[in-house]
Amino acid sequence: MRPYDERLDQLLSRAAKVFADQGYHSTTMRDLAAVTGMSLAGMYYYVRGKEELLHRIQERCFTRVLAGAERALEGVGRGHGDPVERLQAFIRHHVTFFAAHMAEMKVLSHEANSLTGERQRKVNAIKRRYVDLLEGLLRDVAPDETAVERSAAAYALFGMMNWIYNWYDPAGEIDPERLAGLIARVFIGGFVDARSPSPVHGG
Amino acid sequence: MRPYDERLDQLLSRAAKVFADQGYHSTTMRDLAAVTGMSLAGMYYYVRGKEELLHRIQERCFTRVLAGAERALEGVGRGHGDPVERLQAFIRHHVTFFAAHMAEMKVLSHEANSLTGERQRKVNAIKRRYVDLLEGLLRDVAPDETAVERSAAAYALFGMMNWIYNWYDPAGEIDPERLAGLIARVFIGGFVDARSPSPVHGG
DNA sequence: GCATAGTTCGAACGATCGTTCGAAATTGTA
DNA sequence: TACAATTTCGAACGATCGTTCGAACTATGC
Repeated sequence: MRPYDERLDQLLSRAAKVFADQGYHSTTMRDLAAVTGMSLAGMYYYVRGKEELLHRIQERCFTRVLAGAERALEGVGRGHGDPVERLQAFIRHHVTFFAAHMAEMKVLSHEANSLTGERQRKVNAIKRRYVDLLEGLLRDVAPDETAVERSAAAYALFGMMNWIYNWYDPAGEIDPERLAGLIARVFIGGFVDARSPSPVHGG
Repeated sequence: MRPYDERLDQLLSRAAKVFADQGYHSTTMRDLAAVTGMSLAGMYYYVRGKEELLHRIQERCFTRVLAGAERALEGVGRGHGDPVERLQAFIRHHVTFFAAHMAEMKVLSHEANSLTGERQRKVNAIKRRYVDLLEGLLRDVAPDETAVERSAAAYALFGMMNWIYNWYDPAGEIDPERLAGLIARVFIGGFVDARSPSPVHGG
């Protein structure tokens, strides 16, 4: 059964690339058949349909991100390391993983609402765990902040990191490590270090 | 306003709401007919087709954002005001405008690549001007930074601000002004103050 | 009344989509 | 070789999409 798994993996990877380029809804099963070299009907031997294709791409990718983040955090002390260093590790892992798997991560970010019913629910469950992971890190790093403000800050950070599929070129002038450093510096410098009590606008 | 223009405006607004909820590609002209109360064929009296509908929504919205930002910057000194204050004004305007026009701004952010050909080009031209506007502000605020790093920082900021369509509820616990303040604080504290320590502002 | 321009819509068209199905081809096993 | 399981695919189906067209309705001026 080894050639079967390889073929399925290749189908998922190439489909992810097309989904990332053209978008999920405007990609046809015929497009995927052309890219994979299979026939239109042949793909249905590996996958129940188009939506399961998207689901398996997202679930596979999201599981890897989550596992990778947890592994990256273990490297800087499970629960007793320096909170700021752990947050840094989380950011660096997310950004470098994103840069290394642009297609899948774009599909994960941009097609977050293209699944329906149970499939949508399953992916959202992983997302919940991932968001909780970051919010836990923010609790350790800014314990005096309100939970609401920490949650907003978490999404602001995710915004910086996930938005890169709209502009970033991993082969361009900025290598992934440097981008991760920039985002980490901005967020940590702005949310953690700069505990300036003065509000932004007069109030 | 003539009844024709009112009807067209209503069509664009309601279509924007449906595009924001369901996505552009999975919205059918029949969906829009149901929401606007018009017949399927009736909409083609106001618009050449589905893509022109998206184009007019995006162009109308983007033009307003750009004009609003320029107006907001005039309020804090055209080219001789405090650079940090002008950046703050830009951020606050973008975020509060986003919160006040969630549907249109989500369509602008999420369907940025759903247009084709000349229409795509036209919207991108406005986007270019808008991005240039922010990069100019960053030049005034961090003149020692490299252009590449400033550009990346600009997109990081846009990421924080545009991502809010994925999570933010303007009627929730965080009002738009507070969200704008949080994002401005994070970005300015992390990108500006962290590398060029200056006296406290805003107090 | 008539004529004109502006506005609406039912009905249908052609195209394209995701999916199915039975058969053909291939591989594995004895 | 023969036979079964696995894998592939041509061809077509039904559904749904964006769009079109000509007729019908409305409002206004004469």
